[in-house]
Amino acid sequence: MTTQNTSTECPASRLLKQLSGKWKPQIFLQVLNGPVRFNQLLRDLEGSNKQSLSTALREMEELGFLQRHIISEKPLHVEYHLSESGHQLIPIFRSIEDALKAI
Amino acid sequence: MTTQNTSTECPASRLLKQLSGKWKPQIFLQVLNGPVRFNQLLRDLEGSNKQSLSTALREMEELGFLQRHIISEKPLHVEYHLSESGHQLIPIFRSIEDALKAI
DNA sequence: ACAATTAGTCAGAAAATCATGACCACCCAA
DNA sequence: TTGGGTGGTCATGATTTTCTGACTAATTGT
Repeated sequence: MTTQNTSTECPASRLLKQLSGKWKPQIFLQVLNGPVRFNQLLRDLEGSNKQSLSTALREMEELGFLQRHIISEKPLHVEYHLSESGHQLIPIFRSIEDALKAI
Repeated sequence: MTTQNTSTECPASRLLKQLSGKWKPQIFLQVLNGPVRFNQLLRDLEGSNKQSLSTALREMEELGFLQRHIISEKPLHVEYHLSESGHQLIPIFRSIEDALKAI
């Protein structure tokens, strides 16, 4: 997560790096279908682990793509929602999927 | 460059990973303006090094995004061109730049 | 003949990313 | 009161990615 390039900075590379962790695209995909919970994600993403998911979720939250809501109801849990900025990323994934069809 | 996820595979994550090395986006940007030569790239991308560029170029070529041409002329050199598949990636970078404006 | 430019490779080190297992605190039900 | 579910943190280790410096080899310039 380090970036320091000056002269030749590519506008896309920062965002590209922010989206490209091992679990972030899959988290993104899950949260598109509605709010996501930590342990549910841990079960759904096979091969994942607490630490990596925790880090990925925190980074995506810090970048403003996800919002973390503490739900003080029934079983007292946490929900991660796609934020407004997060919604702006949807066309990127769309265009990636379009490119895949053309390649 | 390892991918093995089964169930929850996100279609975008493979391509996202292929585009997201430290130098690949900048190489892509350069090669958009026409063919690119190795040492010129090394000079243009400040902070880069032979090894990383060599690896990135080879991977991008193996993925079919770049074509390596040996030019048997004047100073006998190599040119990297954007391939047909490579052109299919342009909308991805476009949508990333669009997202950046909106975020 | 000597230096520079072309385009790399190779071994090894450093840095970044990802995974493992132990642990924590809270809540709820049996 | 003990066991499971909630959502994590922490230290450590393994793996992947990136960088460094030495080296090669052909070609061209002085």
